[in-house]
Amino acid sequence: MKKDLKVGTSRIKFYFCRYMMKNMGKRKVTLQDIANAMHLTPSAVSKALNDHPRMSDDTKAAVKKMAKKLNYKPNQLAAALRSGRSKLIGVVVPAVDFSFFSSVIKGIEETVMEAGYRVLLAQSGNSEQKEQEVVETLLDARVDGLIVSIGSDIEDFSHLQRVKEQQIPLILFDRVLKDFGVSTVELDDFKGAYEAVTHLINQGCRRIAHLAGSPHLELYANRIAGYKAALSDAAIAVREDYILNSELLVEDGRNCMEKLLRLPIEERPDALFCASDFSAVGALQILRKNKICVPKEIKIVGFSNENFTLYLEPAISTVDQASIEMGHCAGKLILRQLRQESESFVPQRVVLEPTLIIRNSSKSDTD
Amino acid sequence: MKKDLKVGTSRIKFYFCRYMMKNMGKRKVTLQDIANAMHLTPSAVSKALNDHPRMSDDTKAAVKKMAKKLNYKPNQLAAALRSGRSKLIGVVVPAVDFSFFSSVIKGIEETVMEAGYRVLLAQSGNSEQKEQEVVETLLDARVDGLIVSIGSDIEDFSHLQRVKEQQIPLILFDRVLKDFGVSTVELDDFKGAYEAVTHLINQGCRRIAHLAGSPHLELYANRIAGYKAALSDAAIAVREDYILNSELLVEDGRNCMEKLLRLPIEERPDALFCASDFSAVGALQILRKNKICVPKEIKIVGFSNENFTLYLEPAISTVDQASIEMGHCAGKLILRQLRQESESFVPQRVVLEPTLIIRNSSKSDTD
DNA sequence: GCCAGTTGTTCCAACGATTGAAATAAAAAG
DNA sequence: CTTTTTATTTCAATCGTTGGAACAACTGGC
Repeated sequence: MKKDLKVGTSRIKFYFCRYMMKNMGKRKVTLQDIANAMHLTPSAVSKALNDHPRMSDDTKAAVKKMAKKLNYKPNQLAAALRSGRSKLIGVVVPAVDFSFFSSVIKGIEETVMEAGYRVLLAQSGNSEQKEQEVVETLLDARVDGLIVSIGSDIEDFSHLQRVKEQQIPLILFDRVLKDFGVSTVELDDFKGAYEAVTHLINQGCRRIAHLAGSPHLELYANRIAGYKAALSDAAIAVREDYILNSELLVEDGRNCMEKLLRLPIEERPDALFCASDFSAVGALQILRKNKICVPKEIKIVGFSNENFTLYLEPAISTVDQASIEMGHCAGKLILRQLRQESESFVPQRVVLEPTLIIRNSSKSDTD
Repeated sequence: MKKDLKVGTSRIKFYFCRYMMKNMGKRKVTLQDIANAMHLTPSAVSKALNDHPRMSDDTKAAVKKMAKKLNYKPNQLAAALRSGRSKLIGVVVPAVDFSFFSSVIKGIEETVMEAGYRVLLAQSGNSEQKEQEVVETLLDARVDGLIVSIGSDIEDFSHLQRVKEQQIPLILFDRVLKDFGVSTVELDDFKGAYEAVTHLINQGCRRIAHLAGSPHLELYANRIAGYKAALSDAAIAVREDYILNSELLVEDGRNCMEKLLRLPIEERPDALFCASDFSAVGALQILRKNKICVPKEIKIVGFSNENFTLYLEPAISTVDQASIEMGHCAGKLILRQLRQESESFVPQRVVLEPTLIIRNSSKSDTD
């Protein structure tokens, strides 16, 4: 601020020109360039830009002004290398083109972006080997944290164990691991199922079948439990032959429905609670084929609030999974964990509330 | 190889131990560690691992073995900083939770992953400011290349201009810029529309309306052109009042259909070509409400092959946009551009073939 | 046996930022 | 007019890799 003044503007111009020349090529402005232009050292410039407490406010302002003037962009790679913080968050999902996952990713991206973090994306394709692989890749990229939805077929969690051991913040969502000691974001599947089934009971249904997912996945087990609890609470006996397990694809829905229609007519269900909207569509197709009216003869509630449920005839009632919010939560959790020091870390468990969306497929007084 | 030998194994042990100790904490293995363990220099190790031609095969093998033994993972950040190649590809889309975009992203991820690149994701939310912002952010992260689908409301392309000036490989997909001098991946929208409309004509339709998108977006202009060409080629006059422009949302489809139904009965269209599946759904809803049978009275073809078109009653014919393939192409294009030197660069233009998917909504002999 | 050409390896200087310690200048105290 | 304190800035090391120059040790031609 002092000796520099007399050297005057000619010097500044010189450096400024040099910058301009070089930049024509492609070269990026560095701390050094700013330092030269102001007769400071790079470290001073760095400290000024990072609001170091022991830097004078005058210099800070001047440096910031010059940085803007030269259109300086810090090289995140260099900063990452030196500081050990890459400002990258790895996100691993089975497939990005599933509407649920893409919504969660949207939520994550929105949240972490705000805090200056970026999302490094990877797909596991539900394969154990691929999931291990992509987690490794993301670790190699030195992500600061990892948000993972475990693939449904995966039994070996050693890769996640490694992440934990390396003390890299890890958040699991959707499909989580119990007692794994990391923060998780889940949906209250029990409640979602309970409310859906209770709604069907309130509509007068008594013979409610359940197109269920694989019960060894906790998420589906919880939906089954919610289904059973709702029936029990209404003093309706649970019939095991009303619970049909499958992969919950459209085709599975068709198969299950056909199976149910083979029951004696007086035992035929008067309602269906499907653990996925896809299976609900399948069931609906079969009912249509058999000229069985939905909701008059059989009512249907699905799960996930896929966009198409709204467009079907009748529109299908479903349980919304708050997917974007799940992304926001996962993002917030990892940001919090990145902020705090590791020793004070206590794993959080966030359970989101599902929302029952009632549409024509389950209304008793439909027009 | 020489002076170190006399110092002997104690040194190796010392370094090995030091590594072990530190690693307990969290520290990563570096080139230096391998070098120490083998009495080589870090650069020799680096060259061995990168298969430098002047390195002996023996050393390469030995180094690689040791690297595996110590579980060495190169620090990509350091490599990126030094080499100027971050191995990151930035992908910008309006929103990741649109099925089209998420499919393209899936394709991109699959392709670039193979070549050791990773995807840095960002959403523009169709806002000009946000798009400028995220492109900046990705550049700050020093991505090696950028794949962008321009948001639909965006008129100012200075941010993309800047990317070009910085000589960073740029690929545009879906919504592209004409004569911008970068490689693009597009769908042959003209052909898609032409085939869809020709199909309707072949089904015996003569009064075909078009729910069109905003004609100042090239993509929609092409669909309109394809529609008109198909009619002309079949010697059917183009009626401008059969072309209804809108945002193509479900609601727009409803409004447009209602408008069409207000036409005198003898002028009422016998078919609908919709530039989006969403507007097709809206139209279908109105037709259902008015007890007009699809496909008997009015046939419908949509566009995009959204998953729900298959589940509706009747299933809606549509034009598939080859979205995953589009991702693959975009990925391949950027990889090629990253490989070749910039001076030999000639922008490519890939035009993908759409596929007409015929379902019940447009069949004349439906059962 | 001398010069040229390979081959395998080491040396050294980046890449662009960050960070704690040390130095310097200015201000306050004695 | 020293001496101590405080405010500001510089110094120098570091993060882990990379790649060109340098160098030593061989090979072979003449």
